[in-house]
Amino acid sequence: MGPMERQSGVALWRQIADQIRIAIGTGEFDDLSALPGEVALAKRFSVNRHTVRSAIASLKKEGVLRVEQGRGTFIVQRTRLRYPVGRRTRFTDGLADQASTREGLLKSHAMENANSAIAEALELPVGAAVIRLDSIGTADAVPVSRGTRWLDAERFPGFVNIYRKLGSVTASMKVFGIEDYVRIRTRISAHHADPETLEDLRLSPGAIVLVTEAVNAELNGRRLEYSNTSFAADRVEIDVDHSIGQQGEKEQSQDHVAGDARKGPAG
Amino acid sequence: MGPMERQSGVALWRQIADQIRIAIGTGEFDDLSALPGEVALAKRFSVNRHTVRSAIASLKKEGVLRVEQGRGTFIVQRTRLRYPVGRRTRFTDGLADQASTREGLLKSHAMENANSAIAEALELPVGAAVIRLDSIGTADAVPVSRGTRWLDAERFPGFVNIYRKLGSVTASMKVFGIEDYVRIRTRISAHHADPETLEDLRLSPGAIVLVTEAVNAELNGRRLEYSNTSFAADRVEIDVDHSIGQQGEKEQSQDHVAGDARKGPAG
DNA sequence: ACATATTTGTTCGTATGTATC
DNA sequence: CGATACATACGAACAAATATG
Repeated sequence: MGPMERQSGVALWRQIADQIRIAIGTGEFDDLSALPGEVALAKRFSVNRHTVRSAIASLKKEGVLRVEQGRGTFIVQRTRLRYPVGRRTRFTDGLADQASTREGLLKSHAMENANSAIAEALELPVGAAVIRLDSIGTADAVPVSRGTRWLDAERFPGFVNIYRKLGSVTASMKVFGIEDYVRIRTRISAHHADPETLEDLRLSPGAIVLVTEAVNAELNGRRLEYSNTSFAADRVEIDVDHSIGQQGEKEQSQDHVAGDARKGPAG
Repeated sequence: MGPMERQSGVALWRQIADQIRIAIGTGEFDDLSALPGEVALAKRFSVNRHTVRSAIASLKKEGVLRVEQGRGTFIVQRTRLRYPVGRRTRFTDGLADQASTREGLLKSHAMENANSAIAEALELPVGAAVIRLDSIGTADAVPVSRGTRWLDAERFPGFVNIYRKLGSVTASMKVFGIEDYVRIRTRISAHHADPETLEDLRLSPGAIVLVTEAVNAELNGRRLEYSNTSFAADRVEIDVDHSIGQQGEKEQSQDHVAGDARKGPAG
């Protein structure tokens, strides 16, 4: 094991917290969900026991660990939401069978002029009027995504009101005569979350977001929507399906269930 | 703008360095002209000028910024490598037109018994003999990925020696009579890098990796290969192509060019 | 009930790093 | 460049809860 780096701008306890999180993710502590004791962890990471304790305290606050005096430290089981991405991706449906309550809260909207990235994606001239919708996605009362989408304003007049009423992009598009659409491409990257996203997704500094930049189009290839969505990386993973069949979202269902986001354990 | 958080285990100067990196990524600063001055940045982030200086010093060491005495601070242009993922993804070919030199260095290999994840992916019984290959991917002399792949040992006897000779998975598979194969699924997540990956990819603590977990199969659906690859998130982004045509890798070519990884600018 | 080992929880002190002024 | 306040990290010791035999 490589030693933790010092003077890197990231506190030792936080580096260790990250390592423990990873180790949990890879199933390294599979035995009965109990972690090694503080002294053992301190030895493993070559740090003082207090430093390990700080790391554990942080993970406890995040809801990853649960500590019981005299007994030990335990992993709070929480399955990562699996967000399916494929040719027939529908955002709202995607998490349907994984979370008991999901919601797409429209946070704000505006009229804008397309910058080069938006223009290219929607195949519009730069400066064209576009509708911008900002929303936050929630599963089981936990925010999981924060996204912005842009649509051609000329093509979808009054989209905002319709969307507000119907609560679904797919349904709103039907009003404009679009019966079907497909995902053309999805670009995926990962970054540290910016302060605004940090707040919206209730994350702590240094947290990671998975960013998807997607383009949806009609079956004939005409661009419909360009979106940019940030997912809390510790709560979501992306599942790309490359099959070419006529399968709908059903095939992407998994036997996974969203974890019950336990909060405030007996502490 | 949200204020930087204190007592978070991440030093202010590092949080600011991350924010500047993000701002550069989103094109917030004009690529060619200088960054705002230290005092302006200090005001923007509500911190002392010295703290901004530490952040800039760090980014300078990373090769993101270049400082010229009396003139200002400038962005060192570096395009993110775009790694295409689709039904017909071939790893070695993927970055072909983006980097002038690319390499898949075989780091180590071993015989293993399949754990549940590997067994499920390859549709083998748990405990079946599998070949494990660890390699590091390099583009323009910069490490960009670190991956492990597993193959059915019974099906590919002596694969390691053939792969060592040919240097390509696609070519090696041909030796075993496999003319064509397709990507079935790709699962994507993001984490902090573990110490070993940190070292292999020459990253600093707190760095992010994009992890792809992929399954390749023959056209008839028979599983061939299961892989788990970590990409340095600040050097790579993933481009998912959902098209169903017969297009090969050619269509995924982009007009992007790998940045010249400038090192050690005039300090 | 008892002693003992193990585990987490707390309180001192001290040194160094970080951030401001 | 200091001077100051606070966060981080270490070390030692002790207290409290739990598990074992």
